[in-house]
Amino acid sequence: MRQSSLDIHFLEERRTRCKMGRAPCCDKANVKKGPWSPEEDATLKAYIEEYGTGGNWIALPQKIGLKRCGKSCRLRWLNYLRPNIKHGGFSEEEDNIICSLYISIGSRWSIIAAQLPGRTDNDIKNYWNTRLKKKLLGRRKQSNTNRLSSPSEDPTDSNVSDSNALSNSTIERLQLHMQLQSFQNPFSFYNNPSLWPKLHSLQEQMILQSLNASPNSLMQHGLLSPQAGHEQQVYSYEQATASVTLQQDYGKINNTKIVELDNSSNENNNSHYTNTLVDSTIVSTRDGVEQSNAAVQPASSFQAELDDFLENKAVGFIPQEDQMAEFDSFKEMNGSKDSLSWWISNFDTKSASSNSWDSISFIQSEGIFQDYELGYQ
DNA sequence: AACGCTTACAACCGCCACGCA
DNA sequence: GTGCGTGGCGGTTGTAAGCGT
Repeated sequence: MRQSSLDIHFLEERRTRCKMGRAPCCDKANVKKGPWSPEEDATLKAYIEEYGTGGNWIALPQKIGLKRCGKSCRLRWLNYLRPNIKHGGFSEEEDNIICSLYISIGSRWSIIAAQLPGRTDNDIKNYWNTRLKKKLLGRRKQSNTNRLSSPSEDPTDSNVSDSNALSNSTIERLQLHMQLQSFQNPFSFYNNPSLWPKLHSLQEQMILQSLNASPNSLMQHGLLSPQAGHEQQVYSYEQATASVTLQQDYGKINNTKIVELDNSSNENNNSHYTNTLVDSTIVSTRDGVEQSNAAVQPASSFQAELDDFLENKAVGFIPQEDQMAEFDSFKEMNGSKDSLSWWISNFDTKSASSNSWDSISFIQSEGIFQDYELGYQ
């Protein structure tokens, strides 16, 4: 016996609702997809400007007679129609901010977007995927080629040793930078071992030796600035070694310890990373509501990942070519010569800090809040 | 001019977190 | 405590425009 199309539709819908776990946000058969017409834009914009979203995006399209999914309306408004949106034409400064934050926090586009007034997460994501990433990958490809074109694979070969030494040096500097950054942003990429490049035990030793040798070695690595007026960049030897201890002692590390360390460093250098972090998190909450536990959430996540690291990933560090190349790419970016300080120096000019979160002197909370308030009336 | 390839970006999809009943 | 509806977000896809041959 044949089922009518109505029955089939009903069964499919029920199947969707029952088996697939949840109902769709809208009736997909009756919503328009694809590019928005100017008329639709005008309708949506006019309504929101006059009445706001009413706190319910799903119901909004029906109210105004748009055959669109509520989510689609929301995206259209946020990414395109709301006031003060900038499209394209990313400046060098914005490039650096995006790169720096991406290195620091990864693909947290909404947070990155919060640091760039007028930019949307979607815009930045697209920009990164289509341009900035390729910029890096292009260099990465080049550095891969350079390495692979090495005349011998014999590890005793001096050419190879030099090449590896350079890579090791690069990773050393990155690791050092990670250690130092960890004071100011305990939840960053640098403090999340599961995200770190896998290191050979010898490389780890080199890093630790380098840190334990003397504070001067840090200056030689360009990670401590002796310049006056750049107090935020100067770390004490105790701080550096304490950081190493923290990173070594994965099993004992906890968030309280990190915060305590940070607070002590704050007393010395006016660098209020905790506030900065909290501010950043608040800024990133688009509903404009302060979430008091927002800074705690990543901490527990961090702890969980740390545990996971201890269980599964702490053994067998193996250097991976593509990871090394990735960091070479960052190194080479901006024409920097064998130095990972390219983004540091860029932000020094603005904030006298090597920390990308701290460098959020460009967080202009007021402007950002205004911006998002417009989007979430 | 036609075709194919690449690029840029708008839009969609699906998962997750949160608030509320 | 639980389930549901919704918003938020990151990843992915679709497609138009640009470009080279």
